Amino acid sequence: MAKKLLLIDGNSVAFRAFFALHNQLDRFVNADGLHTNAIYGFNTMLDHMIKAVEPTDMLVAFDAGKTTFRTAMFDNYKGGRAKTPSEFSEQMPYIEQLLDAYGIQHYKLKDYEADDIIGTLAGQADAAGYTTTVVTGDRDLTQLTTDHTTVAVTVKGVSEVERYTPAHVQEKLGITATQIIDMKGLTGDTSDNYPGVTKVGEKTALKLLKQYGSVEGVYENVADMKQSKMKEHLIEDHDLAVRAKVLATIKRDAPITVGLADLAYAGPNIDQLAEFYQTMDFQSFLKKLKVNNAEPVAPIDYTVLTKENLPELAQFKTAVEFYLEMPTANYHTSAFAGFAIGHAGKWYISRDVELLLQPAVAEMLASDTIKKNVFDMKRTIVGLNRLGLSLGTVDFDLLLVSYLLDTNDNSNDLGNLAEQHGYTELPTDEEVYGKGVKRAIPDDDKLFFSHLARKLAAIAALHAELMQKLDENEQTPLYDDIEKPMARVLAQMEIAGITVDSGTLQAMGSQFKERLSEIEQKIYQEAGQEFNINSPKQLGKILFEDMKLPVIKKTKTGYSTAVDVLEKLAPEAPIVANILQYRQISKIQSTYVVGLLDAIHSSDQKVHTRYLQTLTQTGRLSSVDPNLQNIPVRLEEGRKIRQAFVPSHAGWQIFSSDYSQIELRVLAHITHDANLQAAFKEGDDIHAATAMRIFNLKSPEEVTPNIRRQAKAVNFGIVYGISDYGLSQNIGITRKQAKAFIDAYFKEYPGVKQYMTDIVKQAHEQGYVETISHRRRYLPDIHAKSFNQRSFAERTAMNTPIQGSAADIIKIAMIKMQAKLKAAGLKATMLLQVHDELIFEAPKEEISTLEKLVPSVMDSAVKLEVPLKVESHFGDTWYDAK
DNA sequence: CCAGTCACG
DNA sequence: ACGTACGTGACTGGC
Repeated sequence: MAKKLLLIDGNSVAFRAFFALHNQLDRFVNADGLHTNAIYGFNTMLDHMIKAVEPTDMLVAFDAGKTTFRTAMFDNYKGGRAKTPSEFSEQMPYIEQLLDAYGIQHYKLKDYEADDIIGTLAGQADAAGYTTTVVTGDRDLTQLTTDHTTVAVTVKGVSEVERYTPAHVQEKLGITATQIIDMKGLTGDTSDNYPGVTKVGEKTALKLLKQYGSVEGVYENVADMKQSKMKEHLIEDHDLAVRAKVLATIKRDAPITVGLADLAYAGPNIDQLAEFYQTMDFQSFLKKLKVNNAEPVAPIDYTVLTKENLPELAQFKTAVEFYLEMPTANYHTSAFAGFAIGHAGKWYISRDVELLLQPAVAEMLASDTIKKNVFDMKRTIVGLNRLGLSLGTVDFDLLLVSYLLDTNDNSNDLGNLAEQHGYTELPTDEEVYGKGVKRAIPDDDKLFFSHLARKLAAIAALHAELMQKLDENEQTPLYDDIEKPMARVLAQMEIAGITVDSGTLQAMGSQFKERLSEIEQKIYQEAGQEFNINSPKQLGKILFEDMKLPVIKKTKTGYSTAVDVLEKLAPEAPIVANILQYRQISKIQSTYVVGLLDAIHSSDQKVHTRYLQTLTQTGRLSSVDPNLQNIPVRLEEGRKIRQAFVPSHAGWQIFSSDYSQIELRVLAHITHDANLQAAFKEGDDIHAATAMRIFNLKSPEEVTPNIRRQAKAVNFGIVYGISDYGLSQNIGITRKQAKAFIDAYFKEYPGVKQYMTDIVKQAHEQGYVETISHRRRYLPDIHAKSFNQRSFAERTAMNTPIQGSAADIIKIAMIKMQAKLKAAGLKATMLLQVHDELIFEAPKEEISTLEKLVPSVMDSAVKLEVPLKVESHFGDTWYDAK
């Protein structure tokens, strides 16, 4: 049998695992007080790689200690590194225990690093005809890539890896694997603390290597290079480059005392592993171990509900768990598969949803004194509504609470979510119902009913614990006063739906169809051949190979044909303008004409979107099936789609109100910046005000449209967590100019600058950031070693409180709005939310009332240090409400 | 099922 | 030196 070898860089992967689960450091502690996050993450990676590779042989290599032959030759090698956290070091011996239980060889060698052990064994394995996979968190090991050795570098967390093959290295860097060593030779390595040639970074190094092949090649030719700073640096730093290359080179001949023959992997010792998991308190791994050994979760008792035993439900007086099973995601149309009601370990189950209509059940559901504990109350409300039923007071919604505790736990599967909270007695829907085309509700009553009973049991088991966590996080008001009422408001909006006139869409569709075929013909003519314009691959070939247009940008897979690229090319060839036109219309046609027509319910001529309340990382909503939050508006062509959105009654109109500059107002509020606040209090045009400040203009007349546009981009940039490069790309200026703009901005708005510094610091110390309503977002990457990942987390830290607080504000406004409409006895109905905008339909007579009421509710939703401003519009269609 | 593209705030 | 704007969803082509 073909030999498949899996080599793992133990220290590096463990370290990755440690930081991947760093924000949950407190959760991963066993009964002995030992931190276990790195052990847990390491195990996850191990399972994942064993499954992916199916190795016949395995070894995990560890570093032996601080001193190696590399420190002997350069005593500052890996110097200046932050001290290894003790929470991490204490876990290492247990990772070795884990490997023993798994029956996996592990090895360390004095004076050598794990890399060298791996390099040596991988070399031997290549020679012996093995297929080898190396797993590491360290990109340096990609130099080991060969035709038979793949290097898998962990990218995010521990179970996602990027696989380096010779082709991938070539594609990504444009050099061979062994040239990676030369690259390090030229650039040095800051994380290992050795320098290369001054001012030579990856870009320069790649250029040099493509021309001269290696460090030696570079120096053979250095004399002939034309005079430049780089040449001087190269000559100056020759010794450094030579040393860096040696330091970067992984040994292929380390004096190891294990050989390929010692590495056979035969699978874990189940008993030993179970005992280890027990000590570590790894419930989910224990469960998996049992599942893999065909031992199912513990059987569960339940009662099949019938008309006869219905009276027994009366024993539940104060609270019930309730679950309504709808097998497909879209609960507006899904079938009903069954339901479950219960309390304190007594579970009543039925497939027959008609039973819910029995007064005993219907009243219990509608009751406000018998509190309901559920998973996804919005889904439940909409489902019950289709049966003519209502859902009274909800106490605990496992989905909502999990989302508030950690926005990353946004799985829509109860089993999955329960497991994330350490509850392992509930399989996932996928495990019970299957996936893809095979997904189906089981015919077997026992299987299906047990699953529903277990769902209730999971809700019950997690109730108290999660509510307490919510409280500890000071998030109870966020849950009680915002998210729970929000779910009801959203349910009502989804149920109401918005009427879409299919005639209007169809008429637009046939027009677009004609125009598309005209443009298509022109494009074929200009290209001299027919091809699929919608295929970026084919289009790229036509433009950049056949027509030889200049390549502006590349993607991972080929030439980029994105708008910004095509716009630059437009002057070069008339075909480009036609392609842009084609793209624009074909987008409108496929997504908004055809897509929207497909989404209209034939029963009422309406579209009923679903708002996902537990998805975004910031607290915003998202909208699916169809997405009504991205209906075109910027270009007139697409904006016309809005003419198809009409009121559901004759004599009604569409009314819309939106917050003006809500994110910048939130910024002014949370930064307390006096200058920014003054601008809003004066009612200034904020972009013009920013322009006057950062460009040092004396009078408003000096603010030209172009200057205002640039200032607007700066304002946006600030909200997004600014970088000079991002700003320069956005408005087409040099990075230097962009930096000058940003510096000027921070000088004029010192409060904003202070906030940006403070919030990043806070994210570092706490591991998360918060909105004005204590909505929380964890940012594990804030500790990442990679500049890229860390920078991203820092920008997120700056942006999330702003975007998230704006989301909080409009949610509060929506809840108040709904109540006001009801209290005032208005027929007006709230239909849509588009992040900073609310859309209603209302009888014409109510419009003048709404013009006062809606803005007053919205601008008083919360009290900020600056006023909130709201603008309203109305008309016969959504298009006309402008 | 992923990548590219493009629609929105 | 690093390589970027923040948050989403739908459609298409191509593996």
